[in-house]
Amino acid sequence: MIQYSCSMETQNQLPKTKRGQQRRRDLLAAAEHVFCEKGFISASIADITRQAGTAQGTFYIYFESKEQLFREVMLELGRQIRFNAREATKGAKNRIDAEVCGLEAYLRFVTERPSIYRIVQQCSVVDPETWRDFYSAFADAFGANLRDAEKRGEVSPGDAEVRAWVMIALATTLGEQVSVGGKAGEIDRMMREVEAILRHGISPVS
Amino acid sequence: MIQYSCSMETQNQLPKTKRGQQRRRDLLAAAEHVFCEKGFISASIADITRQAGTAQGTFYIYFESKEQLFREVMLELGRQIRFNAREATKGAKNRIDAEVCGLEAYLRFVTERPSIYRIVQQCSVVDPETWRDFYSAFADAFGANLRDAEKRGEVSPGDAEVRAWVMIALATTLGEQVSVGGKAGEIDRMMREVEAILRHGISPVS
DNA sequence: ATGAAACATGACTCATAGTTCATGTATATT
DNA sequence: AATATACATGAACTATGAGTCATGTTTCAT
Repeated sequence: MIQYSCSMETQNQLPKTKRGQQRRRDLLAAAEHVFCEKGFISASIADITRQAGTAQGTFYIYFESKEQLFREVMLELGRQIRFNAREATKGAKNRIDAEVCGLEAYLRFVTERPSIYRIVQQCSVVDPETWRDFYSAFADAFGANLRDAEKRGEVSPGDAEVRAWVMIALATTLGEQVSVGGKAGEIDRMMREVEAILRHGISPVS
Repeated sequence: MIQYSCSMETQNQLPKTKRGQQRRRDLLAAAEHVFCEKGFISASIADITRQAGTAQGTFYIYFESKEQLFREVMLELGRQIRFNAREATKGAKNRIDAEVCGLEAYLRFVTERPSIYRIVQQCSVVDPETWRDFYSAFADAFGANLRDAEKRGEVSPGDAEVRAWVMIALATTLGEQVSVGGKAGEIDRMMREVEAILRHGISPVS
């Protein structure tokens, strides 16, 4: 199962005992599972505590509300996605290679953990602010990387910010296809075409 | 306000009187408004009927449930988007031009009617099946167009299906940015870069 | 005009699920 | 071992909102 770190938001203290810390992690893991299965709307606190093996009241020792719980799950997923991306692009020789293998790593990641996709997807509806922050963080990172790459001549001159959003577009939409759209087997094929588009576009003469 | 046609799903009959048809359209328009403002989850039937200027009971004369109402709103939006796209790409000389000006038209469309974006976005969470159908319809259309274009030599040989999803990725993610991300003023800039990527990619030598 | 069908109403019912709390148990420190 | 603090419990409280229905009004074909 997923290892949850114990970040907190505002009000609730971090648990002080080992047991408390474990319980909190149990609840976060259970929440990820239940939010993915039933969706935020129909996931009840009762479902989550049942999955975590605790009483309902226990929930409120660690979280203010269902919404705060969701935010924490999102923060954790963001951390994991960024970690995964950092690892995957470590050995890349240039920006285009890095983008290609970062995207592929992301697609493989969400294949293994469809809950990532499902929950991020729900975020826009459940908590628009967190969702904006989530994507802005990625857009900023992509943008900075692409600007640097442009200076180094690794990509053609262009609008790094728009390019960043294009990369996010590919990650989210293709990620959706492989994680919940049943296209997990077609990652190779997707990547082949995406790489070609990134390198040369789709103009006829090439 | 938006003109709603009066498609129906299964159980409820179409209204037989002028008044009934108007009421149904009122409710659909009100629903679009309220779903956009408050989101599906927190939009109550009471909110919708209040917005429509009717009693709560009236709702159930025309719709089975909140979910069915949502589906109908979605179907209508799909119709409008397709109509808009068809009109916009009528005069295009080749496929790349058509894709570029279709995308631009879409971005302008969702700028004028952010509710389109917001509601489609909620669909994946509210009603995954409708949402799959919605995007599959677009993917099929994009795919067919791109395959034909390839035969005519208007685009380079490649994987039309993946290309279709790339186009959908651009439309959804950039559509999100302009409609709810406050980037409505940057459509020109986006389109310039997207066109460049579609034509030549981002490789340095060009 | 008139009767029948269609539509409108809003107070009411009922189920769901978020949240609280008084009481009880574990943990950790002395 | 003792005591304080942290944590656990689940029944009970409460709010909300979906859906119903008996009664009234409008529409429309004849």
